Amino acid sequence: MKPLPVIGACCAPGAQPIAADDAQALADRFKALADPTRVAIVNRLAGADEVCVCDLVEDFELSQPTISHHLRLLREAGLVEAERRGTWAYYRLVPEAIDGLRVALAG
Amino acid sequence: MKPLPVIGACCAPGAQPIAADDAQALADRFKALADPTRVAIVNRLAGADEVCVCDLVEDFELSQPTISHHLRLLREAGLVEAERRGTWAYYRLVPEAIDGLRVALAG
DNA sequence: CGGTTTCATCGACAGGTGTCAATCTACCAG
DNA sequence: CTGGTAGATTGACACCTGTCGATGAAACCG
Repeated sequence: MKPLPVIGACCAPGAQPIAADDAQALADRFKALADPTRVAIVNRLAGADEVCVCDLVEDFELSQPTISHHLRLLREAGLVEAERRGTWAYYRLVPEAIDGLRVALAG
Repeated sequence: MKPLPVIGACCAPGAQPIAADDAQALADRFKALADPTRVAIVNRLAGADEVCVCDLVEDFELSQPTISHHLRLLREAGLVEAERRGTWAYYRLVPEAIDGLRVALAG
C-alpha cells in the first residue's frame, strides 16, 4: 500500500510541471474513479459515516464479487478504507485522499 | 460532443446522492485523466496558453499517432480544445471542465 | 460439532485500451 | 502541379478491466 503521495496543483492554468512519477500516481488515483459503479460507491460512502458491504450489494444490481472487486480497487487507491467487525465489513471514505485529488486539479 | 454537463458535489462527506447518469458522466471525465500520459499532457497545457501538437510529440517519447490518440480522448471528454491554424494544430485547456471535476470532488 | 452468513479470492471470458507502423488528408512552398 | 510537412485515421496486437459463477475463509448460531 502506497503512502498516499501528496501532489501539488497540476491541471489548471498556471500549474508548474510535474514529474513523471507524480503523473503516474495521479493517473492511478483518477483511474479508481474512472468507472460509474465506483463513482456511485464513493458517492454512497460520502453520504454516511460508514456503509456495510451487504448494503452496497443490495443497492447496486451487481454480483457480490463484482462489488468486492470495486471496493478493492478503491481501497488500493487509498480512497476508502475498510474495517472488519465480526461477520460484517464496513467501508469508509478517506476524505484526505479526495482532498488530494481536488488540490491536484487546482491551478 | 456532449454539452459538458454540470454535476454537483458527489464525493466528499456530506454529498447528496447523484443519479446514475451523472455517475457515468463523471466516470467518463475521470477516465480521461486515468492515464499518466494524459495527465502529463494536461499539465503541459496548464503551463501555457496553447501548445502545438508538434511540441507535444517532441516532449513525450511516444509516436505521433499515440499523442494524437490521447489528444482525441481529452478532446472528447471536453477537457481540452483544438484550433487548427494552417498546417499546425494548437491545443488549449478548458478550465471550466477542470473546475467541474474539482467541484464534483467537493462535499 | 455442523450449518449459515458475510465477504474475499479465483478462473474464465468478452470487451476496452495503449501502442505502433502504415496510410490518408489537408496545407504550404516552389 | 510536385514535393514536403503536420496531424488525423486505420489496422493490428498485447494487455488490462468489468463481470459473473464457483470456491474459500472466517465468524456466528444452534
